[in-house]
Amino acid sequence: MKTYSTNEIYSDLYEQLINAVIPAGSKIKPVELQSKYGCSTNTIRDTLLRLSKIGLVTFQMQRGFRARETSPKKRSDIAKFRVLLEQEGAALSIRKAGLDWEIRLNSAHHKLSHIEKLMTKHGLTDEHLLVWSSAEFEFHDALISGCASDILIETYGHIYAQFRQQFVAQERDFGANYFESIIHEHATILQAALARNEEACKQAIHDHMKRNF
Amino acid sequence: MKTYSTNEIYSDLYEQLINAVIPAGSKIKPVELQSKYGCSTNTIRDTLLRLSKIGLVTFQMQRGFRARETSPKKRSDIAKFRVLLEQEGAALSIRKAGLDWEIRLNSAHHKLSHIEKLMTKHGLTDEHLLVWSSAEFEFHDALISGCASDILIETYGHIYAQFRQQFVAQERDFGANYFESIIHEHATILQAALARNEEACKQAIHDHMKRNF
DNA sequence: ACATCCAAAAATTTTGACATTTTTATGTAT
DNA sequence: ATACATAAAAATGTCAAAATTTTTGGATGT
Repeated sequence: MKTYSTNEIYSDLYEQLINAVIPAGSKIKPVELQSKYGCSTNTIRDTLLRLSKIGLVTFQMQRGFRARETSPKKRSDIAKFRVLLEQEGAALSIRKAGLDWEIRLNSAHHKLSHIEKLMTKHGLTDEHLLVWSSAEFEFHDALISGCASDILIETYGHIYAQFRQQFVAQERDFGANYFESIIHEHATILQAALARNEEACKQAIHDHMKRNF
Repeated sequence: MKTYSTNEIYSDLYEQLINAVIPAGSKIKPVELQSKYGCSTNTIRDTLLRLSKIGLVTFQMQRGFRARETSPKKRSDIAKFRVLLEQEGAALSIRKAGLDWEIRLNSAHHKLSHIEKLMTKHGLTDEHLLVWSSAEFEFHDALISGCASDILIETYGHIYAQFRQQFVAQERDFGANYFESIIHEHATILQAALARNEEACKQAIHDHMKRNF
């Protein structure tokens, strides 16, 4: 039987939350996870407190932990906030960042689009979705990486994680042709960013997200 | 000798961090706080993990806790990010909020300006600064409270706390006449908000913060 | 002087037991 | 039936000690 280090417990729970294996809004009881991870309830508690930092888990004194709740309103809220941060991060990057940024962005997009093409050809398995999810983050993260604001990048990371948590159930339903639009949208963002066209890039980011509002 | 409940430990540490009684960047050792609060190191650890959620404390595995570091660059970063969030929150409020919002904002400003006038007449004691600090937050929080975005409001709260932590040392130095400018700036923000003038309000928020860039 | 290695000390993490609080289930009265 | 009180069960929080890891300080050699 596999034994888990603390960091592995963290990553494992992170993934389960991101992919709604632990469904949004559901209660998380340390006692129940104890046996799976082979550690004390206290270690689980510790890990859940750390996860609550990035907003994947909510915590209330004497009431324990929950996977962050979801609702149409919350999803819309997160999506809009994500647009705000990404637009600002991208605009700052376009204004200030150098060649390194362009290269990083370009290669992140290359990787992402490779995976996306694969997904339209073959069906989308759970495993594909996982790889795609991390490549998609890398692309959007690269997009804002030139903004020179650590706090913006840090916050964006949290919001992106929450976004995935809230929308993963939806994405599974849209099916393969959904990804054809996504491919085009990512390309449009990339193009505007490399052309250093701030307004076009903001628009492209907005359009990429507007189905989630 | 005073005994502390868990929530009191949290609030006490929160205030110490906000007011840089625990200086930015300094190490925080559970063992040393144990005797003061009359509890186990584990409870302190727990509390510090909760404080790390709002960014007042940083945590690294096997390396413990620190009050978040400060530097000119970080202060500038926080100040700019705060402007971004507050501008967006205020603009949305102006666009969408109703009479309740106006009333809340107005009364928060009334309270704040009362305290600020007191502070210019008499000197600024540490106690005054504490009252002012919470009234100032209430004002800015009221300003964005009509934005209908829970995640924006939540994030703003974290950023505001970090802002205080980073700048409190500075504020003590500026002295009493510093508050005369602040009074005027707050009034300008209020005026623009109540006049539902989005651009003027954004400008006023920017001007309020620009000394910290 | 500088780096490296080692042992002692200090700090952090984990644990299992115990105390407290919340939730659930049951019974009683209105 | 509904509401309310109460007891049992479950979940959460706290603790002190043990295990692990990091840091410190000194001895050694280059």
